[in-house]
Amino acid sequence: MPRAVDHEQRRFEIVAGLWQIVAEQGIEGVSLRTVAARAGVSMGRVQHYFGTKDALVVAGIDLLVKRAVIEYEATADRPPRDRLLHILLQQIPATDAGRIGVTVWYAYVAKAMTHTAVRRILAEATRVGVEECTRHIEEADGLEEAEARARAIELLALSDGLTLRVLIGDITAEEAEASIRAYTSRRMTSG
Amino acid sequence: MPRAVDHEQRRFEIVAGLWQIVAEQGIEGVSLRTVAARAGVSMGRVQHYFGTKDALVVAGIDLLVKRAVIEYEATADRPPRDRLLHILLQQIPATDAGRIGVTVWYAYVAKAMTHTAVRRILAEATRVGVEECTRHIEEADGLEEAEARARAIELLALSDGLTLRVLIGDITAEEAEASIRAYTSRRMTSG
DNA sequence: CCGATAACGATGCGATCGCATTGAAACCTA
DNA sequence: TAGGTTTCAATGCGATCGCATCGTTATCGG
Repeated sequence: MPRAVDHEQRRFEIVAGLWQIVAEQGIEGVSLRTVAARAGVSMGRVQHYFGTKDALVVAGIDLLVKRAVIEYEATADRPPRDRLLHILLQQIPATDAGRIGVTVWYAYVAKAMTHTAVRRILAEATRVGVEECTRHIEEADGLEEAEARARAIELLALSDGLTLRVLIGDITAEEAEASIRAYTSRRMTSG
Repeated sequence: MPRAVDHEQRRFEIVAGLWQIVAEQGIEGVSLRTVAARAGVSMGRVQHYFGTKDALVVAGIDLLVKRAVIEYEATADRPPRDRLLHILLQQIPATDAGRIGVTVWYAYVAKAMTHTAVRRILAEATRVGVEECTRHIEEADGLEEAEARARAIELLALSDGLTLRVLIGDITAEEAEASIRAYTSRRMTSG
């Protein structure tokens, strides 16, 4: 057996370059050459580890989702309300790194409209998100599943919409966070 | 003066082709040639009316916004609550045409992250949206401006988030609409 | 120490890109 | 009807694209 390198590490270096390109120029800016240059490796290397441009792009969203899941799983021993807030606030870009991450995320959301593999990954990720939020709401607020699920979807949609507005520069991250916190600590009565 | 053609009509035909390409393949699929082919005109014509690809792309979002504004202005004689619901429900893709429109819209939202001119147009459009919603909420619910504005941003964010979920296929247009209608007819108490 | 093989770097190819250029109809004015 | 001008279609060009291919180097089991 020849030349043993850390396969996963190599792939991560390249995907990190991909994320930077996507954050700066959108997915349109992605080419085997631009990503290779940004990652500081040869184009041959990128081809070696991903084969095609499409596989590289898909790997980009796949790894992004996996990282978010790992971060979430690190909150396993926290109370339900904390975990709920983690999911809702996680994507709001408070730091520069966070902004890059969520910018990449929304680039892929747009990509999902026309790309089946990307859509599947995102659909699965949001499905899990709804599932987890529903569980936490059931536990924290004592709601039934159907009601909890409706509220979970509402909360996640609100979080998405506010995040979008932060990205466009319409509101600040602090305002978005305050809005979500206010919303989660409200009770509703039909009126 | 030679050859008098309807300038606006010609531009619209081309932009309509652009929208179709964007809906089907994303902004990545846009080229002077693909848009010309889809619009059924020569590439020279596209160049004649828009000059550069970038100008064409910007014209695409500009016209999309202008059309939405015209539709909204047609509701000028309706009560505040109706006009508020028009803004909130307008983008939820109920018909095929609506789905194309909102797909194009979100393609441009992603584009806005890395394109200044597009971002300016979208930022102005959302600013007007918040403004109008705030006015209607003030009138309909008798809230003060600050409170009405916070609620307007919340509602618009919810609408955006739900729309995104409809596009990804997570929920149906009917569920999204029901969620928004339920939300707007609720009163809140801090809990 | 030696072949087998993973891990590339380099290069070539055909396709496509945005854009500039060119020239010809078509039409209005004078 | 002559001429000026708009409206375009056609074409050419240099750059970039994804991808295939080829050759080299480094490593490790035997």
